[in-house]
Amino acid sequence: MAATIKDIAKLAGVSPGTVSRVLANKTAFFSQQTGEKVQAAAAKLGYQKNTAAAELVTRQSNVIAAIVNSTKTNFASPIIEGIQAEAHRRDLDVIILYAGDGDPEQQRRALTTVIERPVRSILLLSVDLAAENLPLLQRSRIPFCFLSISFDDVRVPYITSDDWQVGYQATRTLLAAGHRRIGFAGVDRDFHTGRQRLAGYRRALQEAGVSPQPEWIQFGNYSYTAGQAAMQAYGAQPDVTAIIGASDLATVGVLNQARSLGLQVPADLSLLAIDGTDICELVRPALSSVSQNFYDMGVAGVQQVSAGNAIPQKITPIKVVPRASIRRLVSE
Amino acid sequence: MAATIKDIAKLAGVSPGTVSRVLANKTAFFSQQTGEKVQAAAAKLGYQKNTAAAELVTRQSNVIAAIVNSTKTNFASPIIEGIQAEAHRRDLDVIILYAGDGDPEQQRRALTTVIERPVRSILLLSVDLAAENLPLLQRSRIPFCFLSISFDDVRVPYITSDDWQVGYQATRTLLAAGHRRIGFAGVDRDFHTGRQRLAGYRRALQEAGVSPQPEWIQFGNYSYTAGQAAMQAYGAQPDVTAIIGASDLATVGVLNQARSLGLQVPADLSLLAIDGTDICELVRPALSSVSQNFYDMGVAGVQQVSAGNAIPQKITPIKVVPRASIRRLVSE
DNA sequence: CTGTTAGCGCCTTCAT
DNA sequence: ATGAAGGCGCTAACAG
Repeated sequence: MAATIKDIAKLAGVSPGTVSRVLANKTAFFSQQTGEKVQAAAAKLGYQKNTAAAELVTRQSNVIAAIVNSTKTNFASPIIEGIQAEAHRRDLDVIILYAGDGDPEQQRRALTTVIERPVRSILLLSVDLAAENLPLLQRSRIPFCFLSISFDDVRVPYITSDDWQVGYQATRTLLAAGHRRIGFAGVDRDFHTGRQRLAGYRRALQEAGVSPQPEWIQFGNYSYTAGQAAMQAYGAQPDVTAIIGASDLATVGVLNQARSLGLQVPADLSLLAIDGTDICELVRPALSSVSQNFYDMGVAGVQQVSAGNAIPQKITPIKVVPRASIRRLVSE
Repeated sequence: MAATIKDIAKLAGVSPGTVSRVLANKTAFFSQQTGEKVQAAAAKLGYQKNTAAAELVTRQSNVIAAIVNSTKTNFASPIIEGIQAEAHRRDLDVIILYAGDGDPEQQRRALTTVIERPVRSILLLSVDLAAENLPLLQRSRIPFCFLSISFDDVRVPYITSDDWQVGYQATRTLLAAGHRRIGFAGVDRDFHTGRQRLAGYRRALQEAGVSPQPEWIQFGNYSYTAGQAAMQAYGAQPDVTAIIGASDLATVGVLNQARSLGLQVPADLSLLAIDGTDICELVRPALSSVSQNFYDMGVAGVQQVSAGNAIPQKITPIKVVPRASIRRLVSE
């Protein structure tokens, strides 16, 4: 049985209340002498505070919970780093839960384990919450914010990149390099993110006077295999000269599949990845990318849930970083 | 203010004790009628149980905490998946904490936030705990187990691959392909893992009658940059014909650096990665590997901390999976 | 089957 | 500056 403040009170010959005060370091609410006595007793007993009990009475907690969509989304790392950094700056602890990969039941489970405990706030990293689970979150009255995902519903707070701009800037980048027949691979068909990116893509093409062919867009779920499948669909004589990959992983998928098809990147085909995580630098040729600022999303997320006021949505900036996967076309 | 069992007791016209019973689903300890009344009241109030309070009185918890070393170790994912799977099988919840990258202060912080709360057990994923922090863990009386790391100290429980075998099998694999001058890149110099792998490596060479040159071993911290640095040290006319990379990432580092040096893999240089995570399939040529079974480590980890008895150390099997980074040498 | 009682470990007035 | 007392939300006997 672990030692409690009562034990140390007895040992130090003071009351539990006093022990509580010195351990909580309510400075100048106790004499130096008692302070030392108590500390000594605590040390001797190997005392470990039961924070759960303390939180029960104070009705507040220092932990912020991050719920992560899937164990596979590689950009979760920089977001979490941002969260940690900002959390520690505010003297908050962070715990992370995995919510599976779109499975509503797993989501519910992660949510309840968090809601049933005293957590100060909840950050959801690119989890597209099943509709049935949203009320759970809202009813809990715990401040929350979605990260790296956006919704049509304006009433739920989120922080992410401007997906329209992502699609637009990506396309402009390729256009600027002289490409006109530009594909988009592995992007989702049904969610806000995919729709926005495609809207930006279409707009950029339209402004350049090119009308995109339906086959230029290969839908998918942002995964490596989605990228492979997309490239398989484009075929060995693709109608496009450049492809935007919906994620880094998807882009690597098209890269490898292109190679299998006997295509050289960027000689025969140019590639531009969306996300800009470490993966872009791992493969050869290194992937040019429209990079999101995931770290800042994490930072902003903590700020958002800490600020009482509701800034419902916020955008973090993107930037395009050139690497080696785009070939400059002189003419058609 | 969230609703409590008292509120719902009042609303349902029963006592708090009864409410507790039906909500805890102590079947057959209440009539169906009261059950329904209580459930209805709970639903109307949007009741959320305060598990922390419950844990306070029952003195036990259903959450197991996983502390992971760094946000960058890519093999953490499969381990965590294994943990989740086995935990859910046992109806346990899991929370994850990041302990930074070897920073004792961050480790301490992660440890205390976990120890100060009611967690059932603690799993530490490849965290090499600062000596000063081990007592913290031990004093807490919470069952714990290290995963994917090993120690000289026999008294701390861990589950990992047999590192000696990792080094030995890796070397044998290259030997079997006809290589004799074999390097080892990015491996640590000071810890149990590195020493064991190198011992296995040396033994295999010795059995084949080759005496390793000191420059064949390039120490490092398993990172991508460690791999790059190692390859830089081997140079454009390396004395070795094959290199074992201490991790997948390190191996990609040597791969890319080799390319920069004008070397073709596997034509000019063969590569064998240790770990066998997804990364091996991402790059070209795909990396042959000595693969560890990270998923099973996670599973075994929760089994270990759940079993009361202390099976101090356990080994998970490895296997070598051939891909495309090794060239078969006919003769020297 | 259900109400009552007594805490779990801690913090916080309120006195002293 | 310190002790005593009450209670956070919940569960676990113990009566009835």
